[in-house]
Amino acid sequence: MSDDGTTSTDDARTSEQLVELAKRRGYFFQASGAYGGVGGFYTFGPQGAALKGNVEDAWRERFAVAEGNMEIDAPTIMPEPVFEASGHLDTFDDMLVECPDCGESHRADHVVEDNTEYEDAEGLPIPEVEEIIAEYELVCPACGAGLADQAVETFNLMFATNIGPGDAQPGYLRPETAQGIFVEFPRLKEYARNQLPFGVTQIGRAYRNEISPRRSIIRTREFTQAELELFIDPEDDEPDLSAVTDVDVTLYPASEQEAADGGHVETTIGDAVNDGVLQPWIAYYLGVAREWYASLGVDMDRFRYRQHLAGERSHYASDCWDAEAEIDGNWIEIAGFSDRGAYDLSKHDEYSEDRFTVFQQYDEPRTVERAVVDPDMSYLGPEFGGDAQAVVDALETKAERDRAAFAGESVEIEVDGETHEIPVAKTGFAVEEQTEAGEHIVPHVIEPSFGVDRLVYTVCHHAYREDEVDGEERTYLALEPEVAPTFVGVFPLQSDDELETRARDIVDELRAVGLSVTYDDSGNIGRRYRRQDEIGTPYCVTVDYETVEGSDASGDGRNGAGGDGETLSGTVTLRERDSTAQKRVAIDDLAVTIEALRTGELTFDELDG
RNA sequence: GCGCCGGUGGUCCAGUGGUAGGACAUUAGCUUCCCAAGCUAAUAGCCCGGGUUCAAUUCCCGGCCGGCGCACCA
Repeated sequence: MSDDGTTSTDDARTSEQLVELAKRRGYFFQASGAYGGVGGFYTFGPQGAALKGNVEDAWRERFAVAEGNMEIDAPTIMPEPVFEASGHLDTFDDMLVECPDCGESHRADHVVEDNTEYEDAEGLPIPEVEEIIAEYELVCPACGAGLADQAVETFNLMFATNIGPGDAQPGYLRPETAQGIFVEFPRLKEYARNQLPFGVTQIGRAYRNEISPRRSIIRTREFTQAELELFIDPEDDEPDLSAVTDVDVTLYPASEQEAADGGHVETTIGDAVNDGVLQPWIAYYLGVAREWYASLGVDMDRFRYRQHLAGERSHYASDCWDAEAEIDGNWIEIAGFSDRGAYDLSKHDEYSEDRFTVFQQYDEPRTVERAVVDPDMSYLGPEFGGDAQAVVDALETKAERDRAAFAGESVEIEVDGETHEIPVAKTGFAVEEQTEAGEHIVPHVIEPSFGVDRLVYTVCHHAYREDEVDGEERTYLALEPEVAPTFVGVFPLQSDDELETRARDIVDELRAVGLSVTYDDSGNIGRRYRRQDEIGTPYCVTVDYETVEGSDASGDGRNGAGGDGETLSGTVTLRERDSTAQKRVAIDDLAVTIEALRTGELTFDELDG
């Protein structure tokens, strides 16, 4: 393990085995296979759907319920204006230019920015970019061939669709669940009774028309996000870090990434905040998330938080840390913790008809002097016609900024580049004392955003084990009980009506208390254990002849046991997946015992028997 | 989107210009019974479209899909 090659080879092998296992056992597989399959779309099979559901439940429990946040479920399709406002339409259209010689595609705007004085080529229209490339005789960054006369094409990473018949109302599949929350902010703030801070969560699908989907379910075109948008008052709200201050974290800050000899920093949330490495709100969620990830079985030796470099941040983020898990020797992003600032709400406030602000009352009402105008419209209307409203706006602005201008007989304002003189008497100018109870502020947004599919993959990958039991190779998934798709398997030791009946009774009893149970009487007992090992079922119950001994004849085998303290009548074996150890448990205690194992109140080692 | 490699039962693979075989898995029966045992049987496959050919799963072209590398990942 001393050289990296060995490690990554082992890891890559694990991935191959895992993908094969996932297909064979029903975790996940490529969708629409009957029609040749389509890139970047996966179906979660019976095991995978259950596992994913368990992960989502665990997330909901921790990030919605335990934090007192509210969950919503918004549409996956939203109309075009939403994405004009969010900035996704602009930043989603990548300009690509293909080299005629070597065939490589490059971002046309990057080629322009790197080789000319243009700094924001992304905002230029395509024909202009093509002209610039021709004019500057720009060449392919890879091979040096001329790019003049090559068509610049846009590649849109959002899935477009039409809402209703025709193409009058274009819509898009959301590229992140977040927009569904931001767009509904004006109503959501009412549900929060206009009190900051408050958080809104959503678990749902998002869509990105990736150029190149890769690595199984790591990079797909349709995926599930679990996002929390926390709305805060940037002036006043501070997180309570007491619960996370001692949480150990491995950090990889931007400064370390840029340093020649930079590396991971082992610290605690509290220290990182004190050292100024982390800002408090992001720190809080990094702490919460680390413990949560650990509880789901993510290997903390293959887990870190990496800060985005300035150049890789999204258009909306002022700071971002990713949670990364090591898979195949590579670090993959499994969550992003962004400070989105006021970006999204400001944009929607500007682009929509609604108000995306929260009214914050002052502790004490404030009295302020304010210069206002109350223009005489019977004068301005006839004088300026259709421009009258613009004149009013200009007067209001002038009064706010330069009340001295109203000191004389007339005031000068500028509308559309033209200067006008307005008699002050017609403006209704006055300085008034106004009482203000508070102000409208645009909340800032802290966003922990989790990739559910990638987490499912990570949990499986980090749980993948191979060992030997009695000289036989064994593959198993050491999944945490909380996420395991099936919690217990129940088997009759061998084909026998009495054993099978008893086993089926036990299945019913365990299902009745809400456990996920599977029954299997096919093949010998060892084979059945291996089947459950492979899908990560934590426990198996086996009914044998000792279980049913005496229960038929006496009819009360469970009650007195006839004074024979050694009898195993009425007991079953309970086998633990990871150790393959077995203990005998009374059927009467079985449901309670297994339930306690599931919740973690009891460990297998603590069991008698 | 480009390059390299690949695509054969559920899974993993072998093979062939005359439509295929193994292993594992699955199902049933017998047997055994607490860790992938044995026997018998059954189910099940050549990615799609064109071309060449009497005949294509095989050769050629294109497409689709996958892995890896490049680019991309807002």
